[in-house]
Amino acid sequence: MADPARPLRADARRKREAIVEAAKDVLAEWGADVPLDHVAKRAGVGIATLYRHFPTREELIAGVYLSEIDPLCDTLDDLLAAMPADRALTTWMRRFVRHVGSKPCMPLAVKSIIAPDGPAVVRPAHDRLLTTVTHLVRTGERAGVFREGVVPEDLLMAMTGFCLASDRTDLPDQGDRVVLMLVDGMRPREV
Amino acid sequence: MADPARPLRADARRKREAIVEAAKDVLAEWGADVPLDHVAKRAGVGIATLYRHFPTREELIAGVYLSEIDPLCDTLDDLLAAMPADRALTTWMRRFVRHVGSKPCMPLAVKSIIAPDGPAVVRPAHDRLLTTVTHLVRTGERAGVFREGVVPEDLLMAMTGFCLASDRTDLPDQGDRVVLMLVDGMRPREV
DNA sequence: TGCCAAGTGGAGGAATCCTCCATATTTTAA
DNA sequence: TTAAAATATGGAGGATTCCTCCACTTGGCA
Repeated sequence: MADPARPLRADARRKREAIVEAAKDVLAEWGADVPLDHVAKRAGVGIATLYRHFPTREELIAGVYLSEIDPLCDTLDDLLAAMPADRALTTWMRRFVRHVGSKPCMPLAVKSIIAPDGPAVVRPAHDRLLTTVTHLVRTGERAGVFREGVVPEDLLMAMTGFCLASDRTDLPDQGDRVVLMLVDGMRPREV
Repeated sequence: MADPARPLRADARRKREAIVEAAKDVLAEWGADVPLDHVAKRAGVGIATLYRHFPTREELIAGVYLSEIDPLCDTLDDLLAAMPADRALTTWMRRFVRHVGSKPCMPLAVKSIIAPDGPAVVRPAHDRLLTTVTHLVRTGERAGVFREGVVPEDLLMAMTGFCLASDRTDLPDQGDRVVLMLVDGMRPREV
């Protein structure tokens, strides 16, 4: 790990993936506070190896759910092709909230991912997410269905926060309603 | 602690208050993960006493910030007397978000407080908060500035979530914007 | 093939958790 | 007022978890 840009050695990459895979199971089963040697054990890896790849619990949790971001963002084009921007944003945000809220540790992971100063590993996911929301918002602005000046980060923060706070109580109805409020709150105000 | 309804013995009440006072300082200084014996030490109390009064960390943290809820809710009448319901709700929500977001562990405490199945100690604060928001929402509904059927719990969840996710980054501007979106999202839709 | 940078495992000291129970204090009632 | 009963206390200590350190192993390159 001298040069952060150098690709991992083949065995190291394999172990890293094993850790992520194991952590996915163990986090789902035990929650975010699971002892990290459970993860190491299940991955068939020494505890030091786990710590080398993921120096903090936060980075491990973020690492586990990183791969869930892209598929979510991939739906963007289809949505925009199929419906007007306001409905597209609503639909996308509802999917986001449902999906993020559906796994016990995922809101925590997404919190790291959207944080402006999160760990370096989450950077690509951070950018992807922000780009996606920004695109939806700007498209709606240009179409006149949203007022100008809405800050995409605000939406990400509000959605992620909702998932953090609700801990899967009442979902998905409550999530749907909150998303609706946020999106309706972006429409132009008839003065 | 046999009968939960029986009032505490005088010395026990004094120690409980000392614990809350100490925890307030220590949590602010060290964050939510502070070792609990630091709290006990600062309160001049044995660790067992702390555990007897607050069996879980969650209950301790909630207990510390319980007393901040009432003052916030006390402003309700003045607000409603001074301005229309939509502005009153906006103002109140902004105060809430600013205040809850201003202390490192308070969002966590409020998460317990608003949870539908939180610990028993938080019940009065829970009810007070819900009553306050409900009153603001219903007043606006009757005045026709909000559409019907807005669920007050949704607002509490969204505000608390925002505080949890944002960790005091960007506050207070971002908080103000998110509150505005939520409140505007409650207005009647001109179809 | 042999070298070395990169990667590994797990022992073990330090920190923290949380229960248990002998002791101390308050309250009650006679 | 006093003594018994009810309540509350402190901190020792076993169990758990954290996380670093370093002697050893392995993959990649010349």
